[in-house]
Amino acid sequence: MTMEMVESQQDDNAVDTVPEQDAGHLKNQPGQSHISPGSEVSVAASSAGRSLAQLPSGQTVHAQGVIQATQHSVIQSPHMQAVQAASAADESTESEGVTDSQKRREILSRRPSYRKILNELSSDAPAVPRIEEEEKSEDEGAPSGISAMTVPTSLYHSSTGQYITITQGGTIQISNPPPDAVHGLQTLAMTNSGAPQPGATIVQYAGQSPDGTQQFFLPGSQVVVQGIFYCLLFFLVLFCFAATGDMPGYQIRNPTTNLPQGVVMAASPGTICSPQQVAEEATRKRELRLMKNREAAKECRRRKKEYIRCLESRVAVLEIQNKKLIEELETLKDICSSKTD
DNA sequence: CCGGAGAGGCGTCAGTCCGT
DNA sequence: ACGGACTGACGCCTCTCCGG
Repeated sequence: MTMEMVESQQDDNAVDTVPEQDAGHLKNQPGQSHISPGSEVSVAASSAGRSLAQLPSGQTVHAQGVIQATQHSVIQSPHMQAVQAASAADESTESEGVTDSQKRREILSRRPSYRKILNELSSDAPAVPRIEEEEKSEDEGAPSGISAMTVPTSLYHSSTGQYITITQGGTIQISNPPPDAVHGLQTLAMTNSGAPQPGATIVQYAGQSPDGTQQFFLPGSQVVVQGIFYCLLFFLVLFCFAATGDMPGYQIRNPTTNLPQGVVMAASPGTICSPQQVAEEATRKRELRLMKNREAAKECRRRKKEYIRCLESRVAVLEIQNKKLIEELETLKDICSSKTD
């Protein structure tokens, strides 16, 4: 792909390139569909303004036609134009006493969420999963309320490429991607009965280690958390198995919270009487808020990366379409010139 | 080997958006 | 109006790469 083509594409289609910094973030990250300039992307049937493109990874992407008057480009949405216009206005109004950071914050804060933007993209490209649908399935895996052991079967795809399934019986299955799916199958079973301490939970690990089934123990006070238990366990499991499949030692970490051990999130309101309890309640609320925000930030970053990947895919498709149109134009020119001669 | 640069992730804060 | 969700910005940390 030559620079000329990229430039012409931008001129013709008003396509913004992915920001340099963000694009750089995606380099050298395994499992991410970064499209290199030399990648082969084939464009198949084109009808009614839609094209089907085959990306190098085998992924097929539907794309709107390049030349469509009514198409609102997500890459350069009206909102982004507003940002650009406002940015230009920044320079002229700098003397008015309002700081740049305040203005920039004001402008950027009105940006539509990545969920919206990506869903708009998804409507154009059915190959891109809608975030709402994804999160719906994830929500099912983390029921609210005091954690009950009967949960619907949920499937998670970890950042390490592993699949984690929570069955209705409370069993967590960890499996690797297809190439070594059988070998990598690991099972976690959670039981409450017969626990060494009342309310405690045993997590049984039936992996491929030569020792066979192993267990580790979670104190009840860390387990009885409103709806967060599965989330905590999920990340616990991730961190336990992410580094090594052999699991030589249980490195039990709790990356999702800085809560002191033993903090019970399901404290019942209405029993506060002393100032100390008021303070404890405030602290508890703050910890809960921080934990939620922590998870929200993670999710937001994940969506942002997905959004950028989506944009990259779209850019690749548009580049191919642009190339095809240029070739078609040249062909038509040749035909016309041969006829006139 | 060591230190600096850059990338990337995380936690937190602050502000906005949006559904109820 | 309110509370939860969302996200940009900031600071910090870790890791990798590269030059000295």
